[in-house]
Amino acid sequence: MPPSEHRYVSTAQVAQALGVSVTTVKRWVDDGVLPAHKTAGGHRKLVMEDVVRLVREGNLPQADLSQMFPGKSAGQLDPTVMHAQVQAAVMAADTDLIRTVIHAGYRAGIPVETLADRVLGPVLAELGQEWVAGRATIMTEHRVTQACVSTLYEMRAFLRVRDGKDRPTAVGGAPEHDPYVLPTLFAKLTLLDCGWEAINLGPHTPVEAFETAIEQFAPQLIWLSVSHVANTEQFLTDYQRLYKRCVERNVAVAIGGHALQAALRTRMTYTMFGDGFTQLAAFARSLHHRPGLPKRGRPPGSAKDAAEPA
Amino acid sequence: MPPSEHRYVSTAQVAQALGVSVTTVKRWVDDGVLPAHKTAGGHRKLVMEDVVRLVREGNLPQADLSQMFPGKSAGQLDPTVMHAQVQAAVMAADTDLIRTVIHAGYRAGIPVETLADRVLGPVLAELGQEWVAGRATIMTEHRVTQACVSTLYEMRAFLRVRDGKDRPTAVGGAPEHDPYVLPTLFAKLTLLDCGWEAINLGPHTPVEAFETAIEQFAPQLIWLSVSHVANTEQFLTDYQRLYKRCVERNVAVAIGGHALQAALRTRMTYTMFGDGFTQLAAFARSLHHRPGLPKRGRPPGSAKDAAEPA
DNA sequence: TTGCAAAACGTCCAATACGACCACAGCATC
DNA sequence: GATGCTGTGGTCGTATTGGACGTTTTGCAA
Repeated sequence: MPPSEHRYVSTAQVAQALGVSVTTVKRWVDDGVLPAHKTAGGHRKLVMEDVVRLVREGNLPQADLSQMFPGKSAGQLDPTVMHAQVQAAVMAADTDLIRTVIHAGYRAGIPVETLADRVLGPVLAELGQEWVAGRATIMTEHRVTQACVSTLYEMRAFLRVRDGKDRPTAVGGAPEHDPYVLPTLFAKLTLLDCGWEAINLGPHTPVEAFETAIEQFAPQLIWLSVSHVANTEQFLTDYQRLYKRCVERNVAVAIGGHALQAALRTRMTYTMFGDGFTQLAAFARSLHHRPGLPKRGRPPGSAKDAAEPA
Repeated sequence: MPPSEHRYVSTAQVAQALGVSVTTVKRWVDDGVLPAHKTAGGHRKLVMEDVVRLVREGNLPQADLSQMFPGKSAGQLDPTVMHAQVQAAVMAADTDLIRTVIHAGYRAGIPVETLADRVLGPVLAELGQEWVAGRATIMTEHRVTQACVSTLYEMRAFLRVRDGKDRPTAVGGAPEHDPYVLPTLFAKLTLLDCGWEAINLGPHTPVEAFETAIEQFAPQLIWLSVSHVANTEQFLTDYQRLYKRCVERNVAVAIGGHALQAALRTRMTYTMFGDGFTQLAAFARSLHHRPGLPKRGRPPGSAKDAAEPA
């Protein structure tokens, strides 16, 4: 939600959302696992973003963060259901609903790449088909795209603050003459969600910019999201030049995008090609496996009875 | 600002800023946790500085301290100073610092149009010159642009909250073949800040999309941000078609952008042209003078304060 | 000046968050 | 296999919180 609304949540809410007991939440706060403020009377005030971050980073038991967001919708949190919801929102031109559904899914711990590949991607593709069939307008397409961009940038705000120690760096963008903002933004968020430092150079980025970035940031990974190729030969020439530079610097190259048809791919060399962001995420994780949080104590089904106050 | 003049805030403001209830703030004041003066009638007047200091010293919650800086006085934040700060941040390629400075300015009450015209606009223009002069890279330009876009979308999240009823509607974007995201995004934020409902169709928007939007949303205003014109004659033809439609529907047309040179403007008809977003804001306000905040009851601190410590 | 409605006040009380304590489940070590 | 350690979850008495309510203050507008 907007930063000023219902910013704080109580320990009980967090406990229910995280599937742990209130006692544990309190201890985590006192131990510094969860950051929190305290009122003058000693009540803990937790910030939603911190909780979301903890849930998404370390996999906590049965996290259902939708309970902390009493807003509308928040129905089932399955990519298929979400796809239908977003689809309906698009058809009704309800940009706010798009945002609500996507954020709900994100908070519920659905990976960014899943949101991209199974929810927003298909919806946008179908919107394009509707336009071709005359059942949707360019205006709707533009408006929905703007709503998506806005939603994703809001999610980026959530992803920002994680501690950045020894995080691998990735640089990416869309090639020159490719104006599409959304795919490369999704790539950035996917990598952020994987624990990377991701520098997005945006659409219409010439090779020189990539080269400068390689020199300056020494990334482990370059991503290139290709949604539109104006001149095939020029694109290939530019790409091979970039690839050569990446090989020299020992930088992995991940490419993707609808414009990379098989015929085009056969003429390219690359470290990895992905039909979607799920593959990108898997590849990124293979390059840099983030250590998880070890869990001890009493995870499995424990004493649940004796809690019947009637 | 005069050093003796304290800024008083009400319990409600403090409550919102601290993320606690008004009742709690009252109790804290009575218990001495928060210092406050009292009016002759018993209303508490808290000094902003004290609240901020205590919040920082202790670990009191701080939902949104900017609530206490309603922007009456810009404080030490001056657009000129901010320009220098952002300029330095750009040269250091510190995208986080850009974001911090812009947000600080926004929260200090500097209007969005001022941020656009006097801070970010000049910085980006100078960055372009630096690039021409070979002292900056395309990569930097792309990266800074992405940082600005991201920052603006974050500000949009803040601006969304003011949900007024009967807000006038505006629709806008950049014309076909114009790929620039930033100017039309600034226009949207400016209008939001003026109390409008602003629908941004984004860059590269064909005339048909504008026409559809006019039919569907019946806006009072259309904005067109023109940063790049591929084909002058085609642009003029498209524009005149759009303008004609707007006249039919009694929609005001505001145009702007660096690509609209005088020679081009003379061949166009429009309701308003602006060299910057300040003009757009003034024009928007002239079209729809926001009722503002009548505040008949009790505006915070002003006039005679019978602040006599009991 | 007077009227007025928004905003702040004081008070009460249910809801709930706190700390402290103990019992118990895994894991590691002996 | 016995033992200790760490972390979790439940309970209980106490304290804080925040919403509701009717009353009072306050500054703008008539």
